[in-house]
Amino acid sequence: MALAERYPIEIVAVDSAQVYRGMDIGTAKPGAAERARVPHHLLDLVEPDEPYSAGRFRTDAIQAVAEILARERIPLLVGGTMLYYRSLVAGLDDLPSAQAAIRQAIDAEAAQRGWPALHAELAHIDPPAARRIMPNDAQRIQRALEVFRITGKALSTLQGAARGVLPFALKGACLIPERPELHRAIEQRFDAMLRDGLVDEVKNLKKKYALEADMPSMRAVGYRQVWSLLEGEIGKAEMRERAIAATRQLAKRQLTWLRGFPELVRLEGARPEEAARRLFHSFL
RNA sequence: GGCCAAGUAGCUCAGUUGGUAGAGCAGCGGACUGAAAAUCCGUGUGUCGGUGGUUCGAUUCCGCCCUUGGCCA
Repeated sequence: MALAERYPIEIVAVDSAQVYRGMDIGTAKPGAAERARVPHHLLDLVEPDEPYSAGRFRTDAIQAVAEILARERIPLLVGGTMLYYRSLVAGLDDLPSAQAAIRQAIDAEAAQRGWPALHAELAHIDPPAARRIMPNDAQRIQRALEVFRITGKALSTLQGAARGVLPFALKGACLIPERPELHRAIEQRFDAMLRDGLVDEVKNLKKKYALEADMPSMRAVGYRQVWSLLEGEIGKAEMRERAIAATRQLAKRQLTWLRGFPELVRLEGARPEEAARRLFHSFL
């Protein structure tokens, strides 16, 4: 934050969980004090019972950056939702957005016949997609079938076409921590969230909204495990263990994504903030 | 001190009628186009507590020892 005090920076969150209102502690959302010092964008966009999407993110982020640039300030995109980052740098094809009714219908069929059966169906209408998608990958099978039912076209024929070009250039860097250090930090951070009242936060969300366990917001790391605690499915110690493990797994997946973006400058080892500061200066 | 039970993968445990062992979870690697903090794929050598004995061969049977629980003193 020292950076933001010296330069006219505004932050754009690249984060699929911080878009939900009321999900503050468990998403490590910047607090009021921090947001007073530095303007933040793309936080608190939707209610926890509403959907958000990569497609919406791309639109929202491009608009936020344009507005910041129009103010002659510096946009700084920060966050760990790598699909969202990818949607910016690699673009998104022109695909239809999700339709709840169609997803419900496909879910119902899957409950009857099982996902491998729907995968076989996909193999008829879209062989390349079926080859790429595993027979148990419910989410991707469902998406491919959904796209077909909406457009009448195979998902794979709609992909790989014109890529949206960004109206600005991105310079990127990522922090690569040492694994033992990362695991220690994750554990400490989750314990801090518990002390800050994560369980009560989820309790209040459940009271305020008609939430379901399978909503994207409640599948988020930490929230999902506290949900199980509140439903009486697990005890407090197990909730903590599972949440910490889920966070580690998320971090590992993020690191896998990062290896696939060679354009990113990699900042490894200790003192990441110092490294980030020097890097930022080199970007100016 | 006596009796009983248990000691096997990082954790919880299964198993071997004696031929050196396998699940779940964790960990690790990977995939990733409107749910992505999601979803999915791959990956299991560990003095089978220690030591002596029986045996061609012991993690498995026997003795002793150690540790941890429980019961009795």
